[in-house]
Order: sequence, then structure tokens, then C-alpha cells
Amino acid sequence: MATIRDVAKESGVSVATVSYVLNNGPRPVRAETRERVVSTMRRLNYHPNAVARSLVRQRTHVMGILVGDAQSEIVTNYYYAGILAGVFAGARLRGYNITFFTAAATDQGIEHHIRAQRPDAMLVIAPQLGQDLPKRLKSVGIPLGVVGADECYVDSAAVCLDVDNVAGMQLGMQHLRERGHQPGSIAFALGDPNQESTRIRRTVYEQTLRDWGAEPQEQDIIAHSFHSDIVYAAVRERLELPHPPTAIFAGNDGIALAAIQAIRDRGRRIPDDVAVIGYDNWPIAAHITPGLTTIQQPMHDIGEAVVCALADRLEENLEDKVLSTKSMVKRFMPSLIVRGST
Amino acid sequence: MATIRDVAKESGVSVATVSYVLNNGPRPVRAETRERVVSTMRRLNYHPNAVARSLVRQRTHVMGILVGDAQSEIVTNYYYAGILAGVFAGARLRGYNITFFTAAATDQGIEHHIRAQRPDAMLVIAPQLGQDLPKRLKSVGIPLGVVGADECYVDSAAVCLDVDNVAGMQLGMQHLRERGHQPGSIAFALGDPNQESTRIRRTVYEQTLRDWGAEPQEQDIIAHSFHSDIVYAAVRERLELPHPPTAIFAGNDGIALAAIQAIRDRGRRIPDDVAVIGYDNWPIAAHITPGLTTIQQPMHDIGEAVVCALADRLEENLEDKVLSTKSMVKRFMPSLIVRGST
DNA sequence: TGACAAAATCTAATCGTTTAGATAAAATAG
DNA sequence: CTATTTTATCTAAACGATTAGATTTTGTCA
Repeated sequence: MATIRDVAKESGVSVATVSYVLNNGPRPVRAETRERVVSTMRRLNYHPNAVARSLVRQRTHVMGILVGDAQSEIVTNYYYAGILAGVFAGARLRGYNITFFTAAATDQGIEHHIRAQRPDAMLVIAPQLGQDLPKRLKSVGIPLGVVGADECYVDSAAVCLDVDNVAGMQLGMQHLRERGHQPGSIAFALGDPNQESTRIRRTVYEQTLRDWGAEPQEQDIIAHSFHSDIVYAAVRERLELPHPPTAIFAGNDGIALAAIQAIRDRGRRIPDDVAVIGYDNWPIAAHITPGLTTIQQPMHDIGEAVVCALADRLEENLEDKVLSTKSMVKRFMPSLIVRGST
Repeated sequence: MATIRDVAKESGVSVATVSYVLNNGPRPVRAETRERVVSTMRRLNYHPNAVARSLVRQRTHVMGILVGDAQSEIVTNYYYAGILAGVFAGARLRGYNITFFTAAATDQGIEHHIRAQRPDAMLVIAPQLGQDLPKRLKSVGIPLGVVGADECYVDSAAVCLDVDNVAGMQLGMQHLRERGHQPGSIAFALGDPNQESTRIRRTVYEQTLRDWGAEPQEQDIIAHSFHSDIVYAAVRERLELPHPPTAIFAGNDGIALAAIQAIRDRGRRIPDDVAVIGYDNWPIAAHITPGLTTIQQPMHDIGEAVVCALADRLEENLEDKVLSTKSMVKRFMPSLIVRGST
């Protein structure tokens, strides 16, 4: 494979000149010379070695991405998938490569691994990573981008992006209210209670009910899991209790699907007897009957934004030579997709 | 950040000695010296720079992965997601990093990009990439791993892994036959006819019918798309024609879902009037009623296997100093998951 | 035409490793 | 106690780029 030396020798100039041609600077090159160099580069099928470049420039143009222990989750889960797609788009836009760090999050060695690989920045997407991870990542000393878990990262000089869970939840509650459901008849199938988003949404759910003058009931908060079987059982159970809900707000569309199943198997009609509203707008939501009303989140935008924000920060650093220590938090507005289930 | 020089100076030895400690070789180091070096490495929080290492070793320990134009597809589609998860597992196992090459497949510059980044190997997962891509990738001269598209890569010195589409299709057809469906009453909702897998499965479908003494009918090959709306319409249409099928074999579970919807909306029962069998065993397949009978493919295994095969090849090359030019093709056996829809 | 500034190019150090070849220290043999 | 082998280290040249500083070439103006 041709090197810069080969090109230099072949076109009768020094390597420096070739480099100036390659980078359009920082020193000028006579047009005639440039042409000669460019043509030999083409002739030799020369491509500058990114590894060598990284070494001298002290930048790899790689952003690392860290995913939870369950590697499969990140790609299987539609929520993550959307973010990832956005991340790729942003990376292409700004000229970065995305490398997946395959070490387990609980590895003692993850910082070491990062230090060794020298990505320019790190992305963290799975919110349920270990407690001490923020500190450990911060200690590496490179810009950090976090999606969906501000709280514990807010003092880590990180770029924290998230969906606005408060707004999303309010959007859905408001919609149910407009559809005529009484505050006391709206249940919440929340999902994994360990996730930050779940906690926030629960708070909003409860607060909204109180604002409407109803005290939230423990029995109306059901399905403390994302697993279909558990959700199904929980919904069936709730439907047998007194004062069954006339509407169920589900923590994601998977939960909504399981809830729908449970409602139907109980012999109730959707949306006449029980309305269902989901969260995330999975592709399947549009293709069931009735269509699932759901909260759509701009996941692609978030993924793209986090990469761009980090790229901005990196370019800034390039000038200031000092790593910004300010954290930044930005929330993205969800929107309501109304379909037949409400 | 500490370099090997700092460690050397601090422990009063040469950089070479530190390097020998770091790599356990290739020359011996006195135990006493080693200890001293190791302890200063720890004290200085030293981590060898992978970039510098890559430069001198001429190996990056990175495998690049190329995905189709629709970046989102790879992560949204459950089929790809499974493979990806396996790829990550394999990469962790063998000590490689996975980098996504974000350039569009149709980019003229994709080989250039690869050449510049110098991954040790490339993975190609989306089968519907451009026609000339195999040639272009081969021209880069690094080992190639291909999942799901042997044909056009078989002369590219590639590692080609795929699901055994013939076996999977036969498995499903056999099952339908055992459930009492007549050869002339089995329709095939194939999906995107441009995909290699679709073509193979169609051939097997037709051949199987002939083996059973029935001539395949054009009208029984429906839904030439993966798009739910198109599938839905096609199935509805077919159900109105004479001799409606008693069983529909779907090209993937998404198609099956749309078909089920269509069958139900037409007022037919599943599986009594029409049986449905899917392909891919999406998570949702277990959570609908009736459960969807489907063909499960060992996607995780395939993803892991392709990485391992490439790693083997790379280690081999390390010794032989010559890139193996033999292509290797391996097929993975699918299995039948029987649920209520048949 | 000569003096001087500007533009173009070259030389060589650098980035942080690995690893052959030379050298010093320790171990073994005679 | 040398001579010789073995083991442990060191020195210095790569790997393939970038980029200051020195040097040469070209252009401008009196």
C-alpha cells in the first residue's frame, strides 16, 4: 500500500508538500505542483493512513458507544434503534466513526479500554448502567454524551440529551381527559421501575391526577415490568378488581400490546370499554386494529443531536485547548399520535 | 496522559524493557524489573496507546461493518439486530472492536474510506447492497465476512455465512403438509423479491409443490413486498379469488402479522380457516393470540461465527503472511417453532 | 538590476509504540 | 579463573503521517 513517501518520491517533492496538498494547507502549494501530486496520488491509489494521522493529531475521529450488559437489548429495542440510527446519521454528517465498545459495563477495565483506544468522545445510551459508571467515565477525561439519564451525569461535564418525559406523559394524560376519561379511571402500566424515565413518568402520572383532584391509587399502577407475560397477568388481574379502569396508559408499545391482549381476552372492547395509549410509536402500532394511539419520541433527532453536540465541543476544544466542564442538558419534545385505540 | 517513555524513565529502564513487560515478550524480563515496571505503570495510570500500537503492528483490531443505505434498517429490523448482537459477542470474545462505516454503500468513496481507516476485516450484513460492491470490497484486500448473500461474494475470498433457506422452507412446508394442508392450497407471501433469500425460498416453495405433484400457481405467490400495507392488500385480494388458500407461508413475521390482520378482517378464523406460518421468530410472535408458528434462525450464532471465522483467518495470516484466497461458505440450520397459528 | 518581501518548498522533529541488532550482566563449562 | 553461552537490557530504526523552522524560489518595486 502506497505511503506518503512513495507519493513524494514519485512526484519529486518532499513529504511535507504532499501533506500540504492532502490537507489543503496549512502552507500554500503551487497549482502546478499540486496537480502533479494529486495525479500521482491517484496513480498509486494512495490513501492517507488514518491511524498515523490519529497518532500525530491526537484525535481519532472515533466516538465510542457504550451499551449495557445486554448487548442485544440495544439493537433489539426499538427505542435504542432509533437513537442509533440518528447517531449514525450524525456521525456521517460530522465525519466521525462510531465504535462499539464491547466490554461489559461492569468490567473493572472499561475505563482502561477506553483510555487505550482513545476515542475522541464517548456516548452512553443505556440508562441502566452501573451506578459508579458516570464517575469512572468522567475520570477518562473525554467529552461524554448521554442519552436518557441526565441525573447522575449532570456533574460529569457531559452533554445530556433526553426526551421530555414530563411533556410526553402530560400529552397522553391530557388526551385521555379530552376523550372523557375520569381521573380515577386511568391506570398506568409503567414498565421497569428501575429506569429513570419510568420514575419520572410515574411522578407526572400521580401529579396530574392530583391536579385533577383525584388521589392516585396503588392498584392503578400496574405491570412493573416490560415483560409481556408479566404485563398480561397484571392487566388481567386489575380488570377483575373493583372500579376497573376505562383507560390504560402503557409505558411503551410492547406493554400496550400485551395490555390489549389481556383486555380482549377478558372480553372487553377497545376503545369502547377500555382505551389504551402506548409510548414510543413502534412500527407495529400503526399496523394493528385498532391502531394504537401512542407518544412518539424524536429518537432519531436525539441520536443525531448528541453526536453533533459532542462534535461541536470537540471542535471548540481544538481552539481553546481546554475541555469544557459545563454540563448541558437538553430535552426533546414528544408528540401525540392519535389512532383508534383511544 | 503517561506514555511508555514516562514509565521507562520513572522506573529507570529503557522503553524496550517496558514494552517487553507490556507484551510478555518477545524477550524475557527479570522478575524484579518487571515488578518495578508494573508498579510504576499502575502509579502513573499508564495505558498503552492503541493507535501507536496499530501503526507499528499494522493491525488495528477493528472490524468494520457495512450496512445498507438505510442505516435505520439494520437496527430496526429484528433479523439484523440478532446478527449484530452475535457480532458484538464474537468481537468481545476475540478482542476486536466493531466500527460502523457510516458512508453510504453507493458512495464512490467507500473503498477509500475503508482503505484509510484500515480495519483488519470487513463485515457485510445487508444483502441488498449494490451490485458492484463485492468487487470493490475485494479490491481493498482485507478479509471479508458476509452474512446472507453468498452468491455474489463467493469468488471474493470471503467468509460467507448464511441461514439455510432451503432447510427452513422445507421445514415449514413439511409442517403444513403434516397439518393436512393440500399442496394446491398453500400460498406463499414472499416479501421483497430482490432479496436473495426470497428468491431461494420461492424456488424451494415451487419445487416442493412439484415434488408433491402440484403445479405452483402464480396467484398463490403474493405480497411481493415487506411493507405491511401492500401485504395486507395482497392477502385480502387473494382471499377473494377462487380456491382461497388454507395456509399462508409468510416471508417474515411482519408479513405474517399483516396477513393475519387481513384474514381476520375478511372474517376468517386462524388457524381453522387459514393457517399462517411466519419466518424469523420475532419476539411479538409469542405474544399474539394465537401464537405464530414460525421458523427460527440462529442469528446470534451466525453473527458470532462470522467474527470468529474472520479472527481465525487473521491469525492465520499473521503466520503465513499471505491472505487466504479461499472462500468458505457455511449454512446454519433453522428450527421450527410450533404455536397456535397452524 | 539589486534589494527585499512573499510564496513555495525542504529538512527534520514529533506522535507512542514495537522490535531487530548491539551490548552488558549473569550463568555455565572447561 | 577465563572462555563461552545464556539471559537481560539498551540503542535506535521503523510505522506513516503533521508541522515548525530553515531554505530556496519567485515576485515586486525603486
